[in-house]
Amino acid sequence: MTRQRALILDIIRSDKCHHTADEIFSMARERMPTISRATVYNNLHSLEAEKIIRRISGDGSSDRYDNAFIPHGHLVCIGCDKMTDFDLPELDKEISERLGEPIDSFELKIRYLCPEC
Amino acid sequence: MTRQRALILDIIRSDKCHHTADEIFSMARERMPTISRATVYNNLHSLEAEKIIRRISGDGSSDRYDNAFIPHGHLVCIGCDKMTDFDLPELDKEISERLGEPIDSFELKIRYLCPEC
DNA sequence: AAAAAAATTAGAAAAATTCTAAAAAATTTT
DNA sequence: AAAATTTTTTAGAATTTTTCTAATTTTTTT
Repeated sequence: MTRQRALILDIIRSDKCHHTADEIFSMARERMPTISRATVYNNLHSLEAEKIIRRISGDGSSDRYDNAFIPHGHLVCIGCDKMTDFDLPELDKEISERLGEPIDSFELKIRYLCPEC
Repeated sequence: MTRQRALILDIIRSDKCHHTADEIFSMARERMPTISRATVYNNLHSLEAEKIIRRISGDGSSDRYDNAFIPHGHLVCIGCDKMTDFDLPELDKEISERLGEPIDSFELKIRYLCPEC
């Protein structure tokens, strides 16, 4: 756990919205001006591999990163593109029952029109 | 519906596995040597917007495109990376019940260890 | 058949990600 | 604690992926 790695993790954890690698790089730069882009990518990859964070694919645009505590899905509004978390207790169990195999993880993205739109 | 568009759609429909934009471009080139990369991207975007095909995000690597008939999820093996379709009848209804709003579409990717691995 | 609109082309440009080799930091061994 | 080893970081180049642009071609409408 290097200072850079801790910083990257803190950025992801201390914000409820989910940022792209490049956004995380910019935010990290503000707090540690010498941090390199490669370091951000390296750490995002290793943190993802260790399941400390998870990657949410960004329909077309860049992927985003999210704290990986509780299994949950993401709601994306087709009007304003805003992404919010959506709790899904038990869905992992349901899936693995339907599949007949244990699962490692899942990613669910739901596109809908949010109440404001 | 231009010849290029028909070709792109045929490539996506006539293969059970899901290809990236660049793979689709290469396959299209074999059958129509003058087709341009931009045309492939343009058509993938418009076909997606019209919900004729859908985009499956490719965990880190490029997104892939899939025929958009029946709502289904994707199983990705964490051992061999192979992606297979997974039928999910009624899941769209279940989600919209839990959410209390109608949904437009969903994308579910399940990571697991496939029987061969 | 002419005019207008839409789609395609080729390649440049931009954006996103990975790679590389040297330097720095952290860890282990002595 | 110093030396040696391993790991991580850095900066920037290189690569990969996607988008943009302006000219041309094709299609559709009048």
